[in-house]
Amino acid sequence: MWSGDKMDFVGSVVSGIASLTQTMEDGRTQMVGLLLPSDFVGRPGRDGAAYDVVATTDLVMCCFRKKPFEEMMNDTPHIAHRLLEMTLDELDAAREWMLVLGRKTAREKIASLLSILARRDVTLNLETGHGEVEFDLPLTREAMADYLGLTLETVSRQISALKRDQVIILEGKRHIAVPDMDRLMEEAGDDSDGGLLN
Amino acid sequence: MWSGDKMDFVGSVVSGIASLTQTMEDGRTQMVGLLLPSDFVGRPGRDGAAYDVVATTDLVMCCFRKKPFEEMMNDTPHIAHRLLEMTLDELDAAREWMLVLGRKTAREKIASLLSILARRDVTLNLETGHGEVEFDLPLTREAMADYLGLTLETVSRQISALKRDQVIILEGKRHIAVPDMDRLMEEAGDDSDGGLLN
DNA sequence: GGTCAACCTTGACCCAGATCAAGTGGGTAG
DNA sequence: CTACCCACTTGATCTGGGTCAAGGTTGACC
Repeated sequence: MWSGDKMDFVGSVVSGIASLTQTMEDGRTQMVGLLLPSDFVGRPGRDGAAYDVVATTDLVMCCFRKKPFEEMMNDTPHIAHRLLEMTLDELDAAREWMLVLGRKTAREKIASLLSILARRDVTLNLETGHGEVEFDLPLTREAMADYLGLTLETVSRQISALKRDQVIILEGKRHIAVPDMDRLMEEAGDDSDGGLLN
Repeated sequence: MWSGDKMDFVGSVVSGIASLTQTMEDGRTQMVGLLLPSDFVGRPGRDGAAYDVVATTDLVMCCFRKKPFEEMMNDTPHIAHRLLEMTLDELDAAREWMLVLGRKTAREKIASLLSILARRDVTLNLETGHGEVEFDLPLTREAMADYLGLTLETVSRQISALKRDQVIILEGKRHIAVPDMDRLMEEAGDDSDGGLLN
């Protein structure tokens, strides 16, 4: 779905991953959101998509026509409240990402992205012990570059470097094992606890 | 107000400008939001501030204790609805800024910031004609650098360059006149219309 | 099996912006 | 009037990541 397309539904991701992307006239693109399962798509009270939305894996979504959804939202304050919560969470995520884009080095950017993906998969996937996690990358090198504000070459080089330094272990090009999550978080330059308030 | 401080009120800016900033342990900082008059501060259902909040000019805010505000929000769906609107707008702004941070050059970043400030002041301030606007910078070079993910030296150099190229006219260090808004928008690399959907 | 197209890696080189270092101007405290 | 400070400018140099270019892998299709 392309920015500007009219979109007469809203929905939420059931499974798979999609990306929200902005593009400049000259072709430079920046991913502005990663849609993971449970994330909401579309804005009540707007006719068109504001961003390009692209599925990066097979994707299942649960959609509602916009009209009835808006009526439902007016009737049941609980829905509106929940939607506000989710929007505030997305805003926090966007702001965290602004720090990544504005101030982190290429290596830290990669580590930050891997942390996010790893933390997400800890809850859903194979956790193999104390600090160890493994998962499959749902993104191509190019998609990662778009998310991180880098080129795909730099992404490739930094992943190779993290592998060389034993921060991650690659099996094939897409499967990643993290022997020590604390180490990865450190490389990401994050406050070690990652503690969100509330 | 510092990130992590407990904050038992919410509020909105009446006049003046404040900034939301994130800081890494090693001191790198990134501004993640600019609070202009009418913007909302604080998150219902969170105890502490998630970011550093700093007034960059004299500032007047209109504040509410959090408890009564949350009750009011539950009672009057209109408030919740309005808050959702504002949060979605902030999310859009944050995402627009992600494109600026991730993909624009230093010159484009400066032009983007000036566009935002100029557009804001067109409505509130001295408009002098068709495409001409002037206003005072409410930010130091350092604050601009924090917003744009640059150093203050680069900000200074690019402002000098825009002045040399007649895109802007400086009077003193803080007062800026834009003879041709379209030209500025072009320098910012924005789609010429700047057209938001909806 | 061979071919083709994605996707990824690696190397060599370059440049925008960071870093380090003076220096300027204007406001204010003494 | 002088001294000092703060915000800013400008120059010289360095470097992380971009750019350009050449392979390598894998899988699908013929």
